[in-house]
Amino acid sequence: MAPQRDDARKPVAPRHARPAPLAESPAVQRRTGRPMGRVRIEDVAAEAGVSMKTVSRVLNDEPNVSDATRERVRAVVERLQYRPHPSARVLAGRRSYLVAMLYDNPSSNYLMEVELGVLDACQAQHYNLMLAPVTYDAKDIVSKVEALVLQSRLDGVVLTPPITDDAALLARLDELGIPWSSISPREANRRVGVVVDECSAVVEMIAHLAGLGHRRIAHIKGHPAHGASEWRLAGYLDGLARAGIECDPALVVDGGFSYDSGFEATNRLLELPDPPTAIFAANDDMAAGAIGAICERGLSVPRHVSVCGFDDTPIARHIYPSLTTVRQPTREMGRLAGLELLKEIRGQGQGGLVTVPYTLQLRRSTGPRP
Amino acid sequence: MAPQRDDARKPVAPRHARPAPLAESPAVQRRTGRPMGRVRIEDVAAEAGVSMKTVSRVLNDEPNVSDATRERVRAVVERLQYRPHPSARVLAGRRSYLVAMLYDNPSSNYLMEVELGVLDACQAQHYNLMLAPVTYDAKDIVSKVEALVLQSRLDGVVLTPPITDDAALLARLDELGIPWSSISPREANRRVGVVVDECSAVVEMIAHLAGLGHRRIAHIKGHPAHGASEWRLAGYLDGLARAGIECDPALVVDGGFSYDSGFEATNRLLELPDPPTAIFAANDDMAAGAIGAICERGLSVPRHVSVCGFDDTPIARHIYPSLTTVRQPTREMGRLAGLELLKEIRGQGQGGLVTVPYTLQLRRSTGPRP
DNA sequence: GTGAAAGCGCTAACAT
DNA sequence: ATGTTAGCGCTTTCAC
Repeated sequence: MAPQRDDARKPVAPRHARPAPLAESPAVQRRTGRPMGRVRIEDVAAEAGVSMKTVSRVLNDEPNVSDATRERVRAVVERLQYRPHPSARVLAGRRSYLVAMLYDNPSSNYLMEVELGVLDACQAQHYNLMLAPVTYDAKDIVSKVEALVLQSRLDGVVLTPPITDDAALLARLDELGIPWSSISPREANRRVGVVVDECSAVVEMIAHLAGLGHRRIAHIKGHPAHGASEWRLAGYLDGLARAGIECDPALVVDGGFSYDSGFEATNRLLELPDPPTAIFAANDDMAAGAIGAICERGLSVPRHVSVCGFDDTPIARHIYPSLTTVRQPTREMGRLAGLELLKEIRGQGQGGLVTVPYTLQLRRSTGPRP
Repeated sequence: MAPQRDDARKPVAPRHARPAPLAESPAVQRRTGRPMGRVRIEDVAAEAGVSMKTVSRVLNDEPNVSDATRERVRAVVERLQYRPHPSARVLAGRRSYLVAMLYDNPSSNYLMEVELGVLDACQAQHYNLMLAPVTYDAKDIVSKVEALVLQSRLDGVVLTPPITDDAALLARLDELGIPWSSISPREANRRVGVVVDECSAVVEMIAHLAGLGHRRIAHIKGHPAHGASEWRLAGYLDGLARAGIECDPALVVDGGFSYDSGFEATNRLLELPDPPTAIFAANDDMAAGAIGAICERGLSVPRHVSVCGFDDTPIARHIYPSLTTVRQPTREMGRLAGLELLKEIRGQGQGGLVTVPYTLQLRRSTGPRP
C-alpha cells in the first residue's frame, strides 16, 4: 500500500493564534473551520485549482503560464483580495523590493518633492522606498553606503546632488552590482537618470532681464559641490554674452543655496559703488534672502532692484513680491529617475538619461530697469 | 547504532549563490569554506557557543539569559557586526516592526517636521515608519485604514490632525487592538499622544498685540475640521477679553490654513469700513497670504497693519518682514508621539498624553499701532 | 537558564 | 505549461 500521500499535503495547524476575526478566504474556512486574518498564496492556489508556484508565476509576471490559467488565477486573487506577504517574498526571493534615495540636505523643499516623485514610481511597481540621509562630505561615505546597501539588501539607489557626483561611490556601487539612478548629475556619460537643461533655462532668464533694460545683472552662486551651481553660472555668463553685456566680476558673488547666504551676498552687492539693478540667485531660497536684504534697506522689489531665482519651490509664490523663477518639474524628475532605476533592476530594458523640460515662471519680482 | 545526529545538523548547501564577495563570518568560513555576504544568527550562536534561541533572547531583551551569557553574545554580535534580517524577523515573529503615520495634507511643512520626529523615535528603537496618506473626508476612511493595518500588519499608528479626531476610526482601531498615538487631538480623554497648550499661546500673542496699542485685532480662522482652529479662536477671544477689548464679529473671518485663503480673507478685512490694525492668522501660511494682500494694496507691514501667525514653519523667517508667530516644537512632538506609541506597542509601561511647551517668536511683522 | 524542532509565507531549482 | 520540494533567517513552542 502506498504511503498516505494525501496526509502529507494536509495543512498542519498553524503555530500562532490568528489575530483578526475579519475577512476570510473560503478555501481556508473549508480547510480549517477557523476564522483567519489573512489570505495566503496556498488559499489562492486551492481556490484556483493550481499549485502555489503557478500562482507565484502569475503574481510575478513570469512566463510559462497559459493565458487561461493566468486569467483564472487573477480572478481568484481579485476576489479573495489576496496580497502577498512582503517579508515572505523578500526572505524567499532574490530581490528585496527595496530601493533607497540617498540625499544630503534633509529638509529642503526640493528634495521633498523629488522624494514624492520617486515614491510614485516605486509604489506603482510595488517597490518600497527607504530614505537614507548621507553627509556628502563625510570621509567614509563609501563604506557607509556599502554597509547600508548590504545590510538592507537594497535592489538599487536613487542618487541626488551632490552625492550623485561622488566618483568613488559610483565605482563601488558598480563593483557591488547595485543599479543606481542619478538626479541632475554633473556629467552625463553612460548614466541612468534625469536632467534638465539648466544652462539654457538661465540663458532665457538673463534674456528676460536684459529685455527689461537691465545691464548690471548680478549672480549669487550656488553651493560649489553641486553641478547645478556650475550650470547656472555658465548660463549666466552665456546669457550676458548673448545680450552683449560684458561681465563684471564684482557682480558674481558666492552663495550656498541657503536663505542666509542669499541675504548676506545681497548686502555685499548693494554696498558696491555701482550696485546691480537685477540679481539672479541660483535658487529660490537665496532669492528670498535677496528680497529680505533689499527690503531691509528700505528699497523695494522690483522698483529699485529686480530679483529672480531657480527651482520654483512653494516659497516662490508665498513671498512678496512673488518670485520670477525657473520651474523644473521636480516631482516628475523624481518619478522618472525612479522609473529608469526600476527598468534596470527588473531587467526590462536599459535605463537611460532622460531630459525634462523647464519653464520660465514670470512673476512680480522682476520689472523694468529703474 | 544511533542515527547520524551530527549529519542532521550539518548545514546543507545553500540554494542561492551568495552574491557579495565581502566581509565574512569566521564561523561560516569554517563551516563551508565559502565566502558569503552576510552573517546569520546561526553564525553568532556557533561563535558564542550557544543556541540560536539564546542569541535571539539577547537580541530581543528577553529574560532567562544569564548575565555572563548575555555579555558574551553581545560581544560576538558586535565583533561580527551581526544585524538580524528584518524580513526574517517579521515573517517568523508576531510583530511587524512597522508603524504608519496617517496624514491628510501631504506637502505641508508642518507634517514634514512631524514626520522627521516620528522617524527619530522609530529608528532609535529599530522600528520602520510607513507614510500613509489618507483623505480625511473620504466616506470609507475606516475601511481604508483597516485594510492598510491588516495588509501591512501594522504594529501601531500615529494619527495627525484632523484624522486623529475621527471617532469611528478610533473605535475600529481599538476593536482591532491596534495601538495609536495622537498629535494634537481635540479631546484629551484617555489618550496617548502629544499636545500643546495652544489656547494659552494665543492669549499671550493677543496680549503682545494689545501691549503694542492695538484694539482692532482681527482673526483669520483655520480649517474647521482641525481642533487647532478651535483652540486658536478660543485663545483669541479669551485674549481679547483679558485685554478688555470687546470682540467685533466682523473681524473674525473664515480661512482654511492655505496661503490663498489668508490672502482672500485679508482683502475682505481691509475693505471693512473700520479695518483692523492687527491680524492674527491661525497659521503661518495664512499670515504670509495676509502680508501679500497688505503689500499688494501699497500698505506696509507692520507700519500700517501688524500680522502674526502660528507654527513657526520655515517660511516665517524667509518672508519680509519676518513673521511674529508661536513656535511649537513640531519635530519634538512627532518624536514624543512616536515614543509614547512604542511604549504601548512594546508593553513597556503605558503611553500617556504629553504636553510640550510653546514659545512666542517675536519678529518684525508686529509693531505699534499706527 | 537553555536548546531542539517546527514553522512563518513565499520563491528557486528541479522535476514532469 | 505546471507541480514538487527544499529552504530563506528568524521566532515560537515546548521540552529539559
